[in-house]
Amino acid sequence: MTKRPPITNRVRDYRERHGGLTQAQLGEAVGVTRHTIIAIEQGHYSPSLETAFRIARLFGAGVEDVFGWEG
Amino acid sequence: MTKRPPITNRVRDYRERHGGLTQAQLGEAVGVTRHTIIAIEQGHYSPSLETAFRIARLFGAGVEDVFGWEG
DNA sequence: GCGCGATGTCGAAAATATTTGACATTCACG
DNA sequence: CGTGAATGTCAAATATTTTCGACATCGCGC
Repeated sequence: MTKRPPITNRVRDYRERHGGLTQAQLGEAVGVTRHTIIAIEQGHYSPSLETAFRIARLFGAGVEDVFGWEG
Repeated sequence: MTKRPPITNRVRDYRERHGGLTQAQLGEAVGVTRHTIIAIEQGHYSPSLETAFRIARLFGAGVEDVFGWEG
């Protein structure tokens, strides 16, 4: 996982569709810092499954609604 | 994520339902070692989203079919 | 223009996931 | 009984994720 992982994400979309939730607010709501949210949105690395679940559930969505696989 | 993460998994079930795939074979098929498979099956830590996707897709399943959330 | 909130970037530290190798256990089979 | 395959465990090294702090930029209202 040195390079960009084959994972897509729509957390920015979900964020905006959720009352314009801020990166910092989303981070705090799921227990990570805003840096982590930024890195995930930009695909710098693949988050842990736990972080992915927390983000998806906060939006009332499934993991595969928020994150996609380009395999 | 120091302790057991709130994540459940059915990889042992899927392994057995897939022709008795071995931990070592599953690991090799998805690009991790058998130790990683053991740790995941026993819930010692939460895998990366990338590893979770690889395992699920190998079984032709979705991430949330193989991994569950106890939140 | 000035200030402010949101976003982004950089580098380095801390925490966690993954690898490796050596060894123990269990169980089926000869 | 002995051998081998599958599973587990342990400790240590490496890789990756996450945190932290400082600073830059952008857009917007005053």
